[in-house]
Formats: sequence, C-alpha cells, structure tokens
Amino acid sequence: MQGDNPLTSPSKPATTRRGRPPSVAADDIVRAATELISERGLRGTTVAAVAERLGITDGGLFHYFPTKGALIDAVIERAVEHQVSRLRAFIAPGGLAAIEALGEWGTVNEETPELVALQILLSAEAILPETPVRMNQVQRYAGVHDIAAGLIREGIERGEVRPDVDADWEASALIAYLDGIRLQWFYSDRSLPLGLYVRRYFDTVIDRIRVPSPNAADPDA
Amino acid sequence: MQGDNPLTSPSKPATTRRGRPPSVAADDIVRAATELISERGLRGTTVAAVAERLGITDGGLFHYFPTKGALIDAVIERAVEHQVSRLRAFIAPGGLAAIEALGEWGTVNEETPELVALQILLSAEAILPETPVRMNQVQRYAGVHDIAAGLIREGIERGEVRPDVDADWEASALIAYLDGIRLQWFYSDRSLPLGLYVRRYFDTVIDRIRVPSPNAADPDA
Amino acid sequence: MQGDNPLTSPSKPATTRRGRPPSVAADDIVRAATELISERGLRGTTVAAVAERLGITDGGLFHYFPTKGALIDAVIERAVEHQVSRLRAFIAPGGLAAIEALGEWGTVNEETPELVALQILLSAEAILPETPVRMNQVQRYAGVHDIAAGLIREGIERGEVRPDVDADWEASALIAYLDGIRLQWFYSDRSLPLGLYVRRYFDTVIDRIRVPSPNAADPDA
Amino acid sequence: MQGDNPLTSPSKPATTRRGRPPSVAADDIVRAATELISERGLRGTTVAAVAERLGITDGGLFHYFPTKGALIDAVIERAVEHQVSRLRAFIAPGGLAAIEALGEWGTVNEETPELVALQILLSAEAILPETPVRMNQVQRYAGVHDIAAGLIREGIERGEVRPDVDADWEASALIAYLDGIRLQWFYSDRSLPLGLYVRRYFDTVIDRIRVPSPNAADPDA
DNA sequence: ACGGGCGGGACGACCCGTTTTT
DNA sequence: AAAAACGGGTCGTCCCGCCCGT
Repeated sequence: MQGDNPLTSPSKPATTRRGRPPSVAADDIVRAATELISERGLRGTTVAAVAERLGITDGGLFHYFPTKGALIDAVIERAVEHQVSRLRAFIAPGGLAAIEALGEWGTVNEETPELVALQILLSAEAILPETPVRMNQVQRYAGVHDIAAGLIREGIERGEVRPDVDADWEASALIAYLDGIRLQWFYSDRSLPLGLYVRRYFDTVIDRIRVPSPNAADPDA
Repeated sequence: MQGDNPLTSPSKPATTRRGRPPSVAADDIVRAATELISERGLRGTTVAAVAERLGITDGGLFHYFPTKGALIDAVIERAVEHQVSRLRAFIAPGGLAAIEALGEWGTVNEETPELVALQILLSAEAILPETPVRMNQVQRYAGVHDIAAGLIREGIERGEVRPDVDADWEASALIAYLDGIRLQWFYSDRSLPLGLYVRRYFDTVIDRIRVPSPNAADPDA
Repeated sequence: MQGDNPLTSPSKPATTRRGRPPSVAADDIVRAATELISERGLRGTTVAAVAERLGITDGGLFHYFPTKGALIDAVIERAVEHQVSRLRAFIAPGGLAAIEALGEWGTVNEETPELVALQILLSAEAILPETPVRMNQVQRYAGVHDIAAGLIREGIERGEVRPDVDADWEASALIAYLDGIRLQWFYSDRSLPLGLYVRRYFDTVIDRIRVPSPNAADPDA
Repeated sequence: MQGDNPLTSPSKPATTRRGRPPSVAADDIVRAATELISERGLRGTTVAAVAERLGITDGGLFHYFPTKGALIDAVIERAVEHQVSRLRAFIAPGGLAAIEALGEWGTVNEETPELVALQILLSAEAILPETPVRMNQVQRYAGVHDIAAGLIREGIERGEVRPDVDADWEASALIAYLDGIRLQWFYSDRSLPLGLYVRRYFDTVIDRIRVPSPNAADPDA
C-alpha cells in the first residue's frame, strides 16, 4: 500500500547473500498482514489469505513466520515501532510544549489508518482475560500513560501547568479521548476530521490546566 | 460471522416476542452467550461452549437459535435493550440536568461488566468494513450522539448552556471519553474507579459549557 | 473383517436410547482402526481413512473420539482387554500346568493376526524415548513378565520345576521368543506354523526346567 | 515413505561407493540420520531435523540424497554393512564353534544401541504389507536364517551336533530370541545385561543340541 | 414444543518433502 | 550449497442439519 520503501530495502545488500532472491521480503509480509487484519480482524485473517495477497503459498510464508502467532507478533512489533518513533519527536520539547505538540497526534494517525485499525482491534482483544495480546497491550497503555503524566508533571515543575492538576487523571482522560475518537473516525468511514477534533480537544484541555497568563487573567483591566 | 443475517432475520423473527413472551430457557441461553462472549470474544465463542455451559447439547440449542448469527443478534438486542432502558431514565429531565445525570453512567456500567465488555468487542468489530455488526453499531452510535447533542442544544435553548458551544463536537467528545475510559477499566482488571472518573469528567465538561452563574463570574470581587 | 459380532453389539439395547440410531458403533470404529493400523502402521493411519472405511466422515468420527490419540488409546485398550481375557483362562491352573497351557498361545494368536500386528508395532514404537505409548508398553511387558515368572516360581514350590531354575530369566526368555517368532510369522506371510513352533519351543523349555520323573531319569533301567 | 525408491535407486547409485569412497559429509549425514531415527522413528524423523543437527539446511542435504527414501536406504545399507562385517568374523570358524562365538552377539550389540534400535524399528515396519522396507528386511532375515541353519548343519556333518536336530527350527528360535530380547533391553532403558543374557541363552541351546561328550554321557559312572 | 445423539462438509493451522533459483 | 517457494496432506474442530425420543 505504501509502495516499496527505498530506505529500508537496499540498506543491506552488501552482505554476501546466497541463494534465491526473495520474491517478497519479510517486511512485505508484515505489511500485507497488517492490512488484512485491519480489514478482517485478527481471527478473520488467515495465513493463507496473507500469502495469497503476496502471490505466494502459505507454505512459502512458513519460511518467514513458522506460525500465525509469530506473524502477528511481528505485525504488532512493527506497529509499535512506527508509533514510538513518531511519538518521540513530538514529546521532545517536554512539558506543556510537548502536550501542545501531541495535539497533532490525530493528524499523524490520519496517515496510517490501517495501523489505527490494528490498534483498535488489539485494544478490544486485550480486554479478554485469556488472550495472548493482553499483557502486551496493558503494558503499552501503561507506558503511554506514564509518558503523558510525566509531561504534565514536568509542566507543573516548570510553572506552565497549574499545580493542583491531577496529572494521572488528566493523562487517563487524554488517552481515553484518543482511543474513543478513533472509533468514531472509522464509524464515519474516516470522513470525520480526526486531526481537527484532536487538536480542538487538546486546546480545551490545555486551556483548563495551564497557568493563566497575567494579562489574560484580567481581561477587564 | 452471523451468516446470511439480513436474509433470515426479517423472514423469520424467531426470537422476536410476537404472540408470546420468550421462554425462560431462551433467555438463559442469551445470558450464557453474553458471558462467554465477554470472556472469549465473538469468534472465540462456539455454540457448543454455550450449550455446554447450560448443560445441553448444541443440537438442543439449535431449537432456539437456528444459527450462530441469530444467537448473536439476540445477544446484541438484549444488551441494547438493557442499555436503552437505563438511559431513558437518566435523560428524562432534559437539558443540562440530563447531562449531569449522565455523569452517573460510569457507576451504572460498573454493575454489568459483561455487557460493557460485549459493547467494547462490538465497537471494535464494527470498524471492519465487511462485518455484519457494522451497521448495527454505527446506527447505535448515531443514536447516542443525537441524544447527547440534543440535550446540549436543549440546554442552550433553556439558557443553561453557553450559546457558542458546539453541541455536536461536545457530544462526540463525551462519547469518545466514555468509550475510551471503559477500555482502561478492563486493563486495570476493573480496579479503576469507573464511576468516579466519569463523574469527574462530566463535571469538567459541565464547568466548561454551562452559562456562568452571576456571582461566580467575578471571583475577584 | 470379522463381520458384525452379534455378541457385543446388542448387549446394551435396553438403555433408553434417544435420537437417531448410530450407523456405526464405537466398537466398529475401534475395530476398523485396529485393522488399518495393522496394515499401515500408527503414523500411516489417518483418522480420515478410518472414517472412510466406515462410510462416515472424519467429522462424524469426532463424536466418538475427539482426537486421534483418544482413538489409539481405545484401540490399545481393546487389544489389551482381548489379550488379558484369553490369558486368564490359560494360567488358571497355575504352576507348570499353566506353563504347558501357555504353549497354545501361538495357536490363539493365529486367530487374530491384526491384534498381533498391532502388538508388534506398539512394541517397536515403545523403544522410542519420547513416544506416548512407551509407558503403556513397558508396564504391559512388566505385567506379563511377572505372571510368567510367578508361574515358574509356583512350579518350584509345587516341586514341579527344578529349584535351581532362574524364574526371571526363564520368563524373559519365553517372552523374547514369543515376541521374536511373531515377527517371523509375518515375514513368512503368516505361512509359518506359529502354533506348532510355539508349542515346540515350550516343550523344550519345559523339558529343561521340569523336575525329572523317576522312571524317565533312568531309561536304561 | 521412501517415495519411488526402486526407480531412483538403481538409476543413480549416488551413495554407492563406485569409483571413489563416499565423502565425509555424506557419512556424517547418514550417521546423524541413524541417530535421529533411533530416537524418533522413521516417520517421526524429518529431513529438516537431520539437516539441522548437522548445521546445514535441508536444501544442502538434498545434494547428497535427492530424496528421503535415498537417505533411508543409505542408513539401512550402512547398518547392514556394519552388521555383516561383524558377523563374518564370528562365523569364520564354522560349525558349533561359530554358534558358540555367536553367543557374544549381544555384547557386540551393546556397543551400538542406535543401530539396534534402527533394526527393531525396521523389523516392525516390515510387517506392513505395503512398506518399501519389507522386502529388504525379509531378505535380510532369510540370509541370517540360512547362515545360522547352515552352521548347525555343518555342526551335524562334523559330528558336533546331534543328527536329529532340526537346523531350520533351531535357527528360527535363535533369531526369535535375539529379536525379542533386544526389545526388553530397550524397555529396561538398556540396563538389562544384554551380553550376559544372550550368552546364557546360547549356552542352553548348545547344551541341548550338541553331541554329548563320552564322559559326560554317563554321569553316574 | 423441546431436547439429544449423530453425522456432514468445510476450513484453518501446521508442517513436510521437494524443486527451483541464484 | 543456501534460500525461497510449492503442493499436498493431516489433524483439529466448528457450524450446522438430519433424524429421533420425550
């Protein structure tokens, strides 16, 4: 869907590779699997379907991922890596500035709907007590929560955020909104302006938690 | 997943209470199915497992629900009815009072975790383009959205809510938060105080959208 | 192969059986599986082949034996039961008389070649360290060994067998011969006179271990 | 199991040492395959597992043995050669002396348990009517039988063995015991003193079939 | 009407032996 | 010699009908 990424593929041709050149790369498989999962769900996606989309057989796919679980693990890992790398750039400034930057998160998500869909499916699957993806998702949520709460606390320390703000609760609310609005994005066939909505939501939150600027505090003056 | 759902349902409303109320056994089946689905997911739940939990065979279950799709339809219908009946009581006052009352929605949900889990699973399933539950969920969301937005507009008309408030956006944000926070509730093994969090969130929203009371408008005085 | 055994099938029609009469009984399945295993080996026998021989599908077979392992367990159990019931009659007299009676074991085996083949295959499979049938077979061998050694010891106590005979070694040798000669029976396409050979072998053993009769001890007299 | 064994083998005697000795690698493969087969059985051993144990890929193995059947043929051939070379030394003296020497056969076997295990597995596999190893094994048995019976007949001609001894039956019994006691060896985790037991068995047989020495003939004198 | 034993297809995941390509 | 891919096949088992008893 995103074409052949010219950055990753030829990055390692120098190694003395012997044998038949692959008609598909492992990355292609993971990408195809991600797409199919975002279309049919985890259980609705068969390894044969993934192979078929790539023009190979499931036997051939076996060389890359010996089991469906391994394939799904790779799919999840790739999605997480993608998200983390993007996230890191946003939160670099730290404090309230980072929170403001996170307001663009919706715009970023608009570019990769299949990863967002995957995330939603995994989120729901993770509520089941026995599912293997549960721990993964719970930890991911905890990580994101800690990042957000940490930024807010940093804002308090810097004097940008009001000291009486409950950082944990605000982080929880921010994540909840992001998780929920993405559902609506798909319900509207992605016609809902996700970037705009998220931006707007962040603005209201920032308005509420920031320390009032001196001249804005007394508009009547 | 639900077979030729749109074909059989209207032709043979087997589970529709028409002529006489459903037998007790049918309700037991639906309840057991709801529990199992909330534990193992839609696809992870087999009709045989439902039957086994009830002490009957899948052949016996076949008399009540000729197909798995029909059973799932009944499960969804029961969940929706349950939700709607509760909701109706909350929004009876109308306007801002109804919005305030909705702040107790989290507390209500705490009593029926299996219905909440079912709702989450259906929400996620509904983002898939081909799934039979999609339309159902999208319409449900539209209905809830209209109710919430309607209450806000009513609040504006009554002078309780500031006239510049975007009713549709606020409704969307409210629903998004509710959808998202429920996920966190399950991630925390339901130890997160769902009722408290929702109540608190509603308070901040109401604070933001309500028309300021005269004496609170000038705190400096 | 042995037709419908009129003894076992109608033995339990008195129970209030409901539903469709089975086209095949569990016993038929076990019998068919035994035959196929004796023709193609354990791993060479597929559940589909067993079902096909019975005229049903593997899905139908699933109602009786949910897994191949369960089917094989039943096959083994039936073979053991068959063997044990026969064996009991032979060893009833006890002592040397029982040993003599066991000389007819070969003749008995000639009637059920498929059970003998099954036994051979299991014997060989059991030498593998990881196989699930190993323990089963080892215990079976120990049981048979104890029975044979016990009979010999009984013969010693009764004064029928020479007191210097090593009961354990003799038992081991007897079983070894029986196991080995059955192989040759199959190598000869069962044309080797198994009953005769075994009878003859037992005679030489009995000749060697029995207490000499007084008048036979001195034929010249 | 061995594919079109009779077709490929004669057309391409890849493993036959004709013109030059086999490469070391081929011998390693055969040895590794022998070990694996003795651990997991014929069908339980995959070519990939053999290759993995050697640190190569199954594709690499393909250069030495174009098919699994060819590999198994080589494994059998090596085992037979090993056995035959040992056997030849034992039977060199001929007559009863050779029989006595064969009493050490158990001791010899104790040194190569994996070859014994292979032999047991092949023995059992050979009772199946359709297996490609059947003819091989049957012929091997016939050969061993002829050797043993020939030695006994030679003993009779030399006046070492009583003339009324049935050479064929005695040979059959000897082989049967050897085949059977090896099973017990494995059942006991090879703790059974195989060499001792076989030695002892041969002694009883020789006692029975040899021409009585003049002074031993009249113990009363 | 309710329920149960039984059987039918179908398909998914796994994996295996083999061939093709470089 | 390695790597990639194929085609086949086994096992599990799932959803669903066909009949029959109560």
